[in-house]
Amino acid sequence: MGLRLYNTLTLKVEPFSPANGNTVRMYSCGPTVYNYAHIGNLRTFTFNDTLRRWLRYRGFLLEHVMNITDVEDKIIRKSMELGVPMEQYTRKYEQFFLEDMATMRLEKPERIVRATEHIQEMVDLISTLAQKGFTYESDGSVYYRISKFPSYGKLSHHDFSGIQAGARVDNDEYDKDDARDFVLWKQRKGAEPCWDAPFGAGRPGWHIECSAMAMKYLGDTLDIHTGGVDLAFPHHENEIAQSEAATGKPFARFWLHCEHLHVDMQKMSKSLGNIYTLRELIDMGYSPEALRFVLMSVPYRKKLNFTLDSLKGAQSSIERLRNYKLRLQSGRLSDGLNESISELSRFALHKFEAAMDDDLNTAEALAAVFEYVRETNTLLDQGVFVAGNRAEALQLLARFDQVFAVLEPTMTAGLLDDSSIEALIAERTAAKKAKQFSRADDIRNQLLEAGIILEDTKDGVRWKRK
RNA sequence: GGCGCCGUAGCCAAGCGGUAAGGCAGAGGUCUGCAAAACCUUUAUUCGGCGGUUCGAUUCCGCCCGGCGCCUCCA
Repeated sequence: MGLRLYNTLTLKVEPFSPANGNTVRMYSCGPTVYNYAHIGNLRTFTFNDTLRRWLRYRGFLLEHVMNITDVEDKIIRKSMELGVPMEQYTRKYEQFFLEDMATMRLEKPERIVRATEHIQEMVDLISTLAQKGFTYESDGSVYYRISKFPSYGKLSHHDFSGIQAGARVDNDEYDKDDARDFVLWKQRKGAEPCWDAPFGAGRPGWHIECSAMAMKYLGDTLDIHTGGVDLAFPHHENEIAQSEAATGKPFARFWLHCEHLHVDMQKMSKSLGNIYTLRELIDMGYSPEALRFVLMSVPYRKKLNFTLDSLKGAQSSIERLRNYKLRLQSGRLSDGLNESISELSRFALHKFEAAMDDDLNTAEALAAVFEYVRETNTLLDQGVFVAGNRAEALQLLARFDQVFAVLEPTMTAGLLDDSSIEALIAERTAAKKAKQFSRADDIRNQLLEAGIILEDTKDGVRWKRK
């Protein structure tokens, strides 16, 4: 049936393919780098990663751009409070963000672009909008006049006809002609960072950077634009207004929005103290893969209720898959090929792929894998799973992990190397044979303390790192 | 007030017209020198409540109850 994705623009699941050739041109709203990313942010970026990986799995090439917002009100305020140059401040958090992405095994977009390095493109775009009559100036700042863009609201499906033109929003420091209008260029204020422009020194509004950078690198019409649900309005709506007014062409064909993550049924907030960062969770002893698994196990359009229990559960789930892989690799199997098991393998892969094709239904894809694992574990117990079926089972795991990327453990330093472990295991086996059980148990405990778990199986001793 | 989402076992959660996936936890079992680990089995006559449509509804429609999001910065 092919890949289908839910499009916020149409509120429907639609068949997806790129507009031109085999390359998907995709833009994702990235982080504002003023703080550590929290797990809610990471959910959205993990969603981007899932989408990327699945598109590549399906044979598409990617031209994916993600922005770094490194000039913005909060950034300016905080860096000024600290008396640190804005760039120094943002680079630090940008670096933390990139590290977190790597820890979470998130593929890097083909381009990661900074807002501050594209001021000229933004100025040009604003000039184009000005030429076409979509802007006005007020108190030295430049605004977008939404009344000139009749389809405003088509993405978030809001009806703005009730909002009166001419209304003044008094809690805004700038004067606007219409409550919906938004700022394209903010006039310079005090010591804030600013850039020269034909319409006066100042800095860009938040929305313009995405339009300018997306179109610079990906052309007038993108295949996919992604972001968190909260960005649909007004940010993405404003991107559409800016871009389409300038080019007269549709800005993005597919808009994908990732739902929010809640913690213990509540929105994350400082006052509730329930904001988690990746680093905190790692300090608490959880693995990045476990967080990745939690974030991926709930389909991206559903709210995800995060709990520490779910993280523990995810760790167990991953262990189960790793154990299965270890069993496949180390087990002694009889020769031959069991055709009915091959059939089972093909069926499982088909279910996995069909689930992912269905708007990235990761929950169902996961179920297909676990079901296969359970069935083939039984067949392994019965001895009917034979050597010829090993490759297909490992391939299913490999394909699964191409997208989920949780099977490889994150290495912790300072542990025994493989050969010393093997030596101790051999010593323990010898002790057991000689009925020196206390010696054998000592070695077992010694290894356990070093984070090595032994498994006595029919085929001998198998070990793994905890 | 406007627009939209959700309510499925102890917990997370799929399914969305044909009679309830999967994971975690719990309980049993297999294996074992004892253990651990691992694996297997098992856990919802029922899908928030009440009506309606239908041969048939968790799935569609209406109402009600409960939770949430957006409409202002926010992943």
